[in-house]
Amino acid sequence: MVTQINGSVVKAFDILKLFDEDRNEVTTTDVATELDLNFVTAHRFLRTLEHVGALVAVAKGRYRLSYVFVDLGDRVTGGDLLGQTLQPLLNAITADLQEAAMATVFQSDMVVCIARAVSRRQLSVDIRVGSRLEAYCTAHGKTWLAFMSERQRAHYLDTVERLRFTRNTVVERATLERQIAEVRELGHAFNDSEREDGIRAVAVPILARGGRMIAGLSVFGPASRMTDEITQLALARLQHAARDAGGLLYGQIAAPSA
Amino acid sequence: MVTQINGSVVKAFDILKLFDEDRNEVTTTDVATELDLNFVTAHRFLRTLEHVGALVAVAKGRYRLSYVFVDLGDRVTGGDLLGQTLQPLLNAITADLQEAAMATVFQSDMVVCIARAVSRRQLSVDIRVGSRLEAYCTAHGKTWLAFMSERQRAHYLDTVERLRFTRNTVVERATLERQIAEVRELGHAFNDSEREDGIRAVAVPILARGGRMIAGLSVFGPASRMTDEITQLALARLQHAARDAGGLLYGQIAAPSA
DNA sequence: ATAGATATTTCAAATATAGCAATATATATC
DNA sequence: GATATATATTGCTATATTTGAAATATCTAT
Repeated sequence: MVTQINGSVVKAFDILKLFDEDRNEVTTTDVATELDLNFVTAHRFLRTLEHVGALVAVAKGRYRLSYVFVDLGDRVTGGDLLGQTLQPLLNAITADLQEAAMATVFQSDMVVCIARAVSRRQLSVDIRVGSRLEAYCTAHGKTWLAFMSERQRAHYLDTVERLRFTRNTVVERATLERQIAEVRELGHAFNDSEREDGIRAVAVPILARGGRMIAGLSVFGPASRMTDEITQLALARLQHAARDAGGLLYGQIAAPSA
Repeated sequence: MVTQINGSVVKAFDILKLFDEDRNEVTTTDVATELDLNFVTAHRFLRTLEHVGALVAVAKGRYRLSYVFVDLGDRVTGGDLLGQTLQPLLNAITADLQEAAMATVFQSDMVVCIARAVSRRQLSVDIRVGSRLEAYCTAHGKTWLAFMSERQRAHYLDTVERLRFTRNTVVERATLERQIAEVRELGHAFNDSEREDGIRAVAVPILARGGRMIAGLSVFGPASRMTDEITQLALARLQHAARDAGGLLYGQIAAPSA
């Protein structure tokens, strides 16, 4: 027999899970009917969640999530949990493929490296933790642009100065928007010498269960080594790593969906 | 007698509250000693929190918060909860002082209006929900700059093009940094014709319990009406409103500290 | 290999919880 | 304003769940 699980706590979190993107308020009647609880029991659980600061009563019998979850969420994302969590995954990919791998977040309209792995034969990779890259001409960047809100993306494209780094750099907005839509469709992005001549990359998103992009993962290297075959292999490894990341960030009880 | 509160749920949230900025991992022994629980009981609660997806085991007997709290936090901040929550507070301030009031968030290096109240005599206030303002020359903006992370602020000051809108616009970085430090010290910011001639404003931050700035609140109007006396009165009303906002966002069980 | 610390499971006593019933309050209708 | 209905809240108690001692298993340090 396994460890005894506390039923009350399970019910409390079942209530919290009723809140979703389309539902920011929940009533006692909702809880009783959807969780198959006695009305009085539902009432008592809601009052308990209010008591501990998890819910706020907006009217009698109607509740919404408290801002305390923003604080708890900040505790999860503060510090370097994400970089530390993803580093072993990057190490494994680089050990496997002998090409550099990187994890990024999107901050102040730039792609920022939060973890990287470099193989022994790559002594002069120019990326380090903290490095910032433009979004419009990188595989990471196109992934971020694909999965951010439309409003944030429109603002980015309205304001970014799109320099042409190489002959391959896409600067026309319409072309960019088509490429970004394709990345969203495929779930990954490629880069072939857009930011730096002779460098190819493939990137995938790590998505939160709520749909928001948490981080990007990529493999990159010289075009001479990043053949179509290696690139496809790298893509498969990155997709697998993104799923593993979900397990590490959320725990293993529910397989994250890509 | 009041509503029966479920002790198990209270204990579970007591465990979640052990995590703070300086502590992203908690052990079974920690929980047992700090919450005065039997070791077996602590063990069972931690396993239950892991079971519901709230915690992730990083090793045997050691846990951290799951990414599920980022999702719950996103549900709190998604939609327009903040704007809707703050609107009645702004309405009350404007009814009281007969000057315009505004709430903002900071997004993509700009101050963005999420709610505003305008009195009857102000038929031509140029600000509406969604309006974006520069940070370096507005009361709101200086409040945001004062309470954001040092790294984010340095990046903002490194990259923003500081146009001189009026004779009063401060564009020298050293002067700006001194002013921002003073705002952090005082807990509020003033603006006197920096962004637009003849317009004065006073702004305060709304801070999350974790310390992060959630929103800014301000009162603004023509210098001819925004006398020093009215400005001080506005400041007091804004500070009171910021405290009320805490009560609305977190629930009334703990008075928020400004 | 051994000692000590920590984690996990079994079992039963203790107690907190769940739900019925009653009462209070709110809302809709006339 | 009166009435009916729906929802919220409280009192009470039977019982289901939780708690903690004891035993066992596993891990870590020496």
